[in-house]
Amino acid sequence: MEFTSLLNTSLDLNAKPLRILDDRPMIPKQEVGSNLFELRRDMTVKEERDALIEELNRVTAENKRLTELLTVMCENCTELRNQLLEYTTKNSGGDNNNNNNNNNINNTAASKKRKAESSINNGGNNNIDEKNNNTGASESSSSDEDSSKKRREENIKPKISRTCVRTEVSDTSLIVKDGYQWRKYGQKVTRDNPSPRAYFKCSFAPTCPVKKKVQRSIEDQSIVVATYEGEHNHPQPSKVEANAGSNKAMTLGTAPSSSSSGPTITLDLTKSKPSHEETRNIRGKLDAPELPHYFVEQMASTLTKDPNFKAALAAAITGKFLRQNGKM
DNA sequence: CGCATTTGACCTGCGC
DNA sequence: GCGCAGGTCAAATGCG
Repeated sequence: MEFTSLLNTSLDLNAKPLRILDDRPMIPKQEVGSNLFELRRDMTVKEERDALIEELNRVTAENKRLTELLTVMCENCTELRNQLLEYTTKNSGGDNNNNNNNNNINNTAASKKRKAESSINNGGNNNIDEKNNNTGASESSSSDEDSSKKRREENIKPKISRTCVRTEVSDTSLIVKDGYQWRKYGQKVTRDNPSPRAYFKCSFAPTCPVKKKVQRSIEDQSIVVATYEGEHNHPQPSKVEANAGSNKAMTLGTAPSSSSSGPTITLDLTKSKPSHEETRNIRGKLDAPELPHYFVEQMASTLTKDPNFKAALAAAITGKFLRQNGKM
């Protein structure tokens, strides 16, 4: 894929700010006659209007280009996913004959997690390499059931990461402030550590699978160890609040560990009426599996709750209507 | 009254 | 099969 060639996301929408008024040459007052001044004012208004129209055309073109870019990226993503799916099914096809013996794969999450955790402890590595988790299929050299079971378990192993936070020893709340909203659903005293372990679920999005275990370090009681399982499928709540004020773009969230930002959706208010093809494209993008339903719901609720967005939208729409009426 | 937290009961896997 | 340990559930409780 040649993403690099496509990713010229210059976004220089305001690269040419309106400087018409500033760029106008200063005219000495004493040289300007009244008639001449009127004429010149008409001229500058005309020039200004032309420049505005030109600017509008430029922004429209830029917007169109970005929309096309987004479409291409979505297509490439879908294609990649299909390829991965194809590859996975091709490699796991040999195991299908043994499926009768593999019904236990749908074990409870608890046991899988325990296995995962023990493997971490044995490895002595706090952070599981994401690459290992994302390998859709590993080498298909071994054919026995145990190895295939192991492979499957590795594939569904959630991403686990650990964070150490220094707190007051007297503070027994076991709260780690990481910017997300957590709901405590359990607490347990474990055998290897006298301090209790608290269990949290991410409560920001109902569908978010991320869990967190928090326990004081056995060596240093002032250190709280938080173990995260899974990846957030929503933006960080604090960032959402921060973004709520700006109406420039709505950024879809990703996991906190991933540095890349999500796709940006542009509301094209400069076009009078989207073509049928474009409408279909937009609908297709919204219905596409790569943009999960809860994202759309969250976006909708966030946008409708945001008074700034409403005001900006209303202003944009009324401005557009006024412009259209002005042309008639 | 609604929501979050607490806490004992229960479930499941693992080792013996 | 049994006991242990970790993880989860859900009723009870507390708080704003």
